[in-house]
Amino acid sequence: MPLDRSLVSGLPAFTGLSGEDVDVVLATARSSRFPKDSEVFSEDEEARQFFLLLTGHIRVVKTTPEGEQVIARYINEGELFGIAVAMGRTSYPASAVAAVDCVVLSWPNGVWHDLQSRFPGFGANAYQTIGARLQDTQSRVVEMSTRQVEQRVASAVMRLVQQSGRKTGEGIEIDFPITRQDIAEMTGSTLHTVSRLMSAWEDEGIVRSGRQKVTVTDPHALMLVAENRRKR
Amino acid sequence: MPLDRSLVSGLPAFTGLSGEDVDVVLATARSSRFPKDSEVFSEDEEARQFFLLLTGHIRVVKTTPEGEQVIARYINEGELFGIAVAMGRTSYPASAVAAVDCVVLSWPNGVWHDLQSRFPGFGANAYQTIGARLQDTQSRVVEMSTRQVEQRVASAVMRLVQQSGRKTGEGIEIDFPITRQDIAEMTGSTLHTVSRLMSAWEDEGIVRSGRQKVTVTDPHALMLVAENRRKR
DNA sequence: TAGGCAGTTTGCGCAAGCGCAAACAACGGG
DNA sequence: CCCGTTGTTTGCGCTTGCGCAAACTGCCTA
Repeated sequence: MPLDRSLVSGLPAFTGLSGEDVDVVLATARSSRFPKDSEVFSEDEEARQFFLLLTGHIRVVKTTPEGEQVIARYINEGELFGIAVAMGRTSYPASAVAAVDCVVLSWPNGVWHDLQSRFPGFGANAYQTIGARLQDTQSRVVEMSTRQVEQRVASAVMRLVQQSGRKTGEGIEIDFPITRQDIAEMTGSTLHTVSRLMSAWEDEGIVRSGRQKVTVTDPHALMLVAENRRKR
Repeated sequence: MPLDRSLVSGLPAFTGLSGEDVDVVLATARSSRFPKDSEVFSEDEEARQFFLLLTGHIRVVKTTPEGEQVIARYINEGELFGIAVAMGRTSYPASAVAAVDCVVLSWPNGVWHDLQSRFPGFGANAYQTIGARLQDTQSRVVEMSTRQVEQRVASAVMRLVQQSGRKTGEGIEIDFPITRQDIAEMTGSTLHTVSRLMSAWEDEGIVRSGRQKVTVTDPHALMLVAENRRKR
């Protein structure tokens, strides 16, 4: 059964396409469900498809030869991912794991060339996505080179809250389960250090957090921590 | 005067293009010389052109609000750079500085769209370059998260030697001037630590180095250091 | 409802590597 | 050829944040 265009209307990847064009693009896609903690694709696996996340959150992870994991990024709803084909790569450079139950659109790589030449806007969006990710990653390198751990963790939490925050009575909550270990793997730190920092922030009334939950109650204060301008 | 196609024959950016096609692409390009330490473009400057490095070496640098610098990468001969336009960006995300006297081709951004649609191979090369840089940068994040300073510095020197090495009587030399400070800015370290490491390696007979010069005399041993497998 | 598992907290000690300071060496311009 | 500038080396002390260990807690399942 064909996918309904209302699924993707308003998504950046489809802006500038007419309704019929959207149908054409969707005609080659299929949608699938990935339960929490399942892998959409795996690092170094041959890339056969590219993806768009309809609902949920996906964690992109690289693993070192020694078995240490580093979280490259989280994918938010409406974003393309696994677009190895757009970079001329034949394998995925990282694994993609569903952080919660997810719904995903996928296209066989074979249709990429045709789609991007018939619908330049679709290709341009992908290239822009890649460019934005390159900038993000560069910024992360700068951050890791020049800021200390507390500032990096604060920045990471701020980013998560901005991209995937959900307002609650207490403040803004990261709307998928995330562990201290996850935050450590995003910031080049350890779960112990992250735990200590979060406890300290909780004492200061900046965050409230529990098992796999983080709620920022005072974003402004956390911003100051990230910029190392907190007046203790 | 038109540029000669022999300037760029054999470069990845032009593979798959006929001689006449190469001439068409070159027709919109102009070549310029940048003396050592001059800026080709500057961070946050509006992007008006994209570039290809014909000869020399270029350092891509990001500067933090606090004035600390981080070297994002070195551009080697034959590589595209400053291709903000291919990522849909309107400004350069970093500065590009000539590490030695350089010769550079440049195109106005306006011709990008036309070139990439008329010569898909030219566009594909650019997208592949961007993809490769994204992977490099991701790897750097992983490295900074999981390896300690000595291993990171060793890896950085190995990479420089592999990409820009020149054989000499003593070993393989990085063929452009590079300071301890530069290496520190590539690895998220300090010039003092880099200096100490290099002195130690010199004592072990792994490198020979002097003012703005690094020669690796025992690449295999340096590899072992990078992998933390050195048997002290 | 008990037990186990996954995630979190916290204390303690330590070491990697940074910051500061000072001296030194090579290069290049006047 | 000399002097100033730029880059390098090295010593010393200290702080950041990691490693290890152990206890704790909330949640899920049998």
